[in-house]
Amino acid sequence: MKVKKDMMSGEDIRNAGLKVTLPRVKILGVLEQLEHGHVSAEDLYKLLLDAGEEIGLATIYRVLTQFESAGLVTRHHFEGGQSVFELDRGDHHDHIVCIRCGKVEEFFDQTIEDRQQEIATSKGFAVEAHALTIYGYCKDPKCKGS
Amino acid sequence: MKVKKDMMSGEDIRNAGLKVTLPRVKILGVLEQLEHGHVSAEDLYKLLLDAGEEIGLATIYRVLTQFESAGLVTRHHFEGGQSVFELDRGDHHDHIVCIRCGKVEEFFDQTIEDRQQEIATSKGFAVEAHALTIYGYCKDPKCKGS
DNA sequence: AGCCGAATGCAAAAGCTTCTCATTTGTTGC
DNA sequence: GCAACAAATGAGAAGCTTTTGCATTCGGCT
Repeated sequence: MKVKKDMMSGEDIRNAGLKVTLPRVKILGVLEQLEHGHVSAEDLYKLLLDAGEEIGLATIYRVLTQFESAGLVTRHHFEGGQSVFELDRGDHHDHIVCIRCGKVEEFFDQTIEDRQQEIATSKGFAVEAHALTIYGYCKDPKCKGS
Repeated sequence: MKVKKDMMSGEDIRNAGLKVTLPRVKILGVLEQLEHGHVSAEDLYKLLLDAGEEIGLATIYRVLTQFESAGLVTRHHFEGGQSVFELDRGDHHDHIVCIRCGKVEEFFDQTIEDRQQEIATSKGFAVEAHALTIYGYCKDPKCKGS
């Protein structure tokens, strides 16, 4: 059973069969301190620059992809064309995104999870993953209404 | 209440406030005859070529975007980077995609729909849309298992 | 400390999608 | 029907995000 983790470290990188390099440690560090938890590769690049770390965008993409394969990070395809990444702390959840301000909130609902499994099974599919994203306007006065 | 439509026509284009041009009619026609119902812009371009219609890719993107605004077509962001389009016949549904062969099946589940609405409301969001896609291996022997 | 393969940075390239603009095509009124 | 005008199209250029090639650098192990 997976346990929710609060801290990631070089250990996690090593366990993924990757060398513990400075870029990888810094990227993991930034992902960990994110307030909202969701960033594009570009955003991550800028955050690292702000933190004084000059890490090439290509490296960021490479590392994020490796982290994804290792299960350290999850990649989402929200509307808008670019991929958004999030640290995988072991607790699966879905998303609700404000289409005005872009805010992302998370939720988990066992009823939905169960129904998905049932539906897949009834169609002969073996579920590997799923992506559920609700789009709407959040409660912020600036976003509310249309 | 929306009604499921089997046929689209020039009327639908006109009602969207668009001129009834040859490219638009042809695109709508191909979308209508699709077996699986889901195509990328590129696929659509090739299908039209096969049908002897030389319609530029740029036009296809433009028209699909207009159709989307008009509610004639729905755009999905499945994994893989490119957008996939589908004729909107008025019946909302979600998708289950085989990650081996790419087959797409549709489903609708009122329980899930209701739960989504409840979750959004509890978080102060006004739902505008949602995207639920289950990824897995379909029952085809070539895809089954991992 | 030194070696070797892995990792990085940069720039170039590759996909997908959008934009620009000259040309063509619907539509509307006569 | 036909002229007139705006809207739509096609072709290529441009824009973005993401990936790749290659020389250089770095981390891990002896």
